[in-house]
Amino acid sequence: MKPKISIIEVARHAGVSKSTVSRVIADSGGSVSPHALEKVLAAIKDLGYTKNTLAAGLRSQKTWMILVMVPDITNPYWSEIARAAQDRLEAEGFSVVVGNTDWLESREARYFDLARSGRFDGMVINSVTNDIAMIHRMGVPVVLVGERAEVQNIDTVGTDTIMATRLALEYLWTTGHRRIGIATSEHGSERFLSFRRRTYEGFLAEKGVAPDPGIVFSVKLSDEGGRDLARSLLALHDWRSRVDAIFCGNDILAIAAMDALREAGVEAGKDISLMGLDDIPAAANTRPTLTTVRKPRALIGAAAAELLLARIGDPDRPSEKRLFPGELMVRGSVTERHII
Amino acid sequence: MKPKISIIEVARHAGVSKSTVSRVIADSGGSVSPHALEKVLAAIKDLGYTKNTLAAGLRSQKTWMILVMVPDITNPYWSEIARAAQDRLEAEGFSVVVGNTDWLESREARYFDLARSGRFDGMVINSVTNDIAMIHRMGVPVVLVGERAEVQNIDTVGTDTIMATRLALEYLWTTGHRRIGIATSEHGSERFLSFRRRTYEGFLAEKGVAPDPGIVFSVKLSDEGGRDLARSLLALHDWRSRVDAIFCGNDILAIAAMDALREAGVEAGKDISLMGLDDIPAAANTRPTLTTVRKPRALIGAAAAELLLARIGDPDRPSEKRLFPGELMVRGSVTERHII
DNA sequence: CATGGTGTTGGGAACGTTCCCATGAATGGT
DNA sequence: ACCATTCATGGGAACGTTCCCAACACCATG
Repeated sequence: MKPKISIIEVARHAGVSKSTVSRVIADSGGSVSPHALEKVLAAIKDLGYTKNTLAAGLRSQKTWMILVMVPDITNPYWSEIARAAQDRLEAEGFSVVVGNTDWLESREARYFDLARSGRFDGMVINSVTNDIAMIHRMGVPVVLVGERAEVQNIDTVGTDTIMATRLALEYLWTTGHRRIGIATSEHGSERFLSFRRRTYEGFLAEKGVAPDPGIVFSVKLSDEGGRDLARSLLALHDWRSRVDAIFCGNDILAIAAMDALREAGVEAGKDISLMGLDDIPAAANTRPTLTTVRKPRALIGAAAAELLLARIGDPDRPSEKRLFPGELMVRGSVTERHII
Repeated sequence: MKPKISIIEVARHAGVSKSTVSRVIADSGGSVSPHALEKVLAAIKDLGYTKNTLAAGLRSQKTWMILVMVPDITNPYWSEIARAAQDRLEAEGFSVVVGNTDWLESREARYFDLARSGRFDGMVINSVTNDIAMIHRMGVPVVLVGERAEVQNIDTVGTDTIMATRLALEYLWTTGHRRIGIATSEHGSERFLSFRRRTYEGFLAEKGVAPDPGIVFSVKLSDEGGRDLARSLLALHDWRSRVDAIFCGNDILAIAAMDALREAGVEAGKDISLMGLDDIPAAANTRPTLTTVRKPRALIGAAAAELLLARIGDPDRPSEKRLFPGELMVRGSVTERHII
C-alpha cells in the first residue's frame, strides 16, 4: 500500500543518526541542537513521516491510550461520564477510546484481554465482574465507576447510592406514599442493586412498614426491563390498592415503564407515582416529566480521570474511594397523595 | 509491578523453541504436533502468559482493533450505529472501540493520528473534515458514515438525506402547512445540511412558495442549538403569521427547541408544528411526542461493518456507496392545519 | 594548563512478536 | 529400497521504536 518510512530514513535524509531523530520525536527531553532539530523537522515534513506508536509502545511500555469501558453506550448516563473523563485525560496527552460491553461478560472479557495484552495505559471501567483479583492481575491501572460495597483495594468513584436511594424514598414518603415498591435488577450490576434493595428494606423497617414481596420487581435496567415492569405490575392482582409508588433503579427503566403503562391507560403521576435515578437528559422531556435523583455525571467522570492519572503516576499509592451525593429533581411523575 | 513473561520463557518452560510457541498462539495455522501443543498450552497456563499484541502487531501489521469515530457519543443515533457495527465486527474477531470527537476538529485529528500510527486495522467514521485525500493518505481502511455529495472514491453508508428531507417536507405540506421553516447547521456536518437546505429550497420552488430567509435558522444540532432556535423564533417579529412549521436538522435539536418553546408558552403541535430527523428513542416520549423521520441505525451500522470488512479484505476494490431510505414516524408535534 | 562539568551525538542492544528458511524426520508411491 | 512430499521444529532476522552508554566538543574554573 504505502512505503512506510521509519526514523532510519528520516535520519538518513536529515544527515543525522536515528538516535537524534528519536530524541526529536519522543518528548522525553533529550537535548538536540537547534541546527539538528531544524534538519530533522524538515526531513519529517519532506517525507511525511509519522511515528509508529506501536513500536514506540513496545519499547517504552507506554501507549498513551486509555479505555473507558461502559455497560451501555446508548445510555447518556455512561456516555457523559465517558466524555467528562475524556476531557481530563486528553489534557494530559492521553487518547481516550470507549468500549461498550452491553452488560455482556463475553464483551467485557474481550476488553480485558486487550488491556492485558498491553494496549492501554489505564482503564476506567464499570464492570459486571466482581473479580477484583483478576483486575489487579491484568497489571493495568484501573478505576472503577460505580459504588461497590465489598471492594476495598481499588480506586472507585461513584454516587453514594445509599444516600440517593434514601433521598428518593424519603421524598416519596413525604409526599404521602405509604405502599412504595421498588424495581431493580439482579442482572449485571447486582452490587448496586443490592445496595438499593438493602436501603429500601432498611427504610421500610425504619418507617415501620411491613415489606410486601409482591411489589419488589426484579427487571433489567433497560427499555425492556421497563416494559417488563409495567407488565408485572398490571398482572398483579388489585395492584391499585397494593402499591402507590415505585422507585425505579434508573431513568431508562422508569421512562420505559411510564410509557408502557400509559399505553395500558395508566398514567404516571396520577394513577401511580414513579421515580427514577440518574436524571438523564430525556427525563426532563417525558410525559409526564420524570421525578428522579440526579447523579453528577461530569463530576464522576472527572474524578475517575483524576484517580486514574494519580494511579498511573504512582501504582503503589493507597486506593481511594470518592462518592458524590445525588440531587433530588422534583418533576411530574410523583404527586402528593393524601394519607387516608 | 508485573514481571512480564514472554514466549521465550514459555518456550523454555515447555521445552520447545519460541517458534513453536508462536505457532501455537498465533492462529496463522503453522503445524504443531499434538504433543508439543499440549506442553505449550500447559506452560502458558502455568505461567499465566498473555500475548503482547503490541509486539505482534508491530511485526504482523495487524492489530485486530477497529475504531468507530462518532461526533457525539451522547446522541443515541451514533451510539446505536456504533453498537450495530460492533456486533458485526466482533464476529470477525476484531475488537471495537469508540472515539468521541464532540464535533471538534482537534479531537478528530487526534484519532486520525492514532490511526496513522498504525493502531487500528480500520475505521468507521463520521468526520467533520472534507479532506478525503488525507484520509487516504492515512493508509488505513475507512468507511464513512453519512451521506456526502462530493465524495466518490471512498466507501460510504448512510441515509438518503434528500429522500428523508423530502419525506418530512411533503408530510408537512400534506398536513396543510404552507409557511415551512428549516433549522440546520453550518457547523461540523455542513455537508448534510447543505443537502437538507438544498432539498428544502428545491421543495419550495417546486411548490411555488417564495422562500423567506427569515425562517431559515442556522443553529447547532444540539440542545444548545434547540434553545437558540427557540430564541431566534420568538425574537422574530410577528412569527405566528410568518411560520407554521419548522423542519429541524435532527431530533435532539427539535426536542430541545420544543422544550424551550413550551417554557415560553408556545406549544409544539398546537401553536407551531415541529419535525425532527433521526427518531432517537426519546422522540417517542416527549411532550408532545415528536413527529420525525426514522433513520435505520442498525442497518447503517451493520452495512458500515460489512463495507469495512470487504475493504480490509481487498484494499483495492472499487468503493461503494449504500444509502437507506428513511421512514416517516407520525406523532404529536405536527397537527393538521386548515388551509386558509 | 589540567580538570570537571554540560551539551550533543551515534552505535548498539533491547522490547516481544512473527516471518522466513534450513534441517531432519516421517510418510507414501513406485 | 529410493526419491519426493509433507510435517514438525529451531534459529535467526526482521518490525520501528526507545534506552543506555561511550565519545567528543566546548566551556569555565582553579
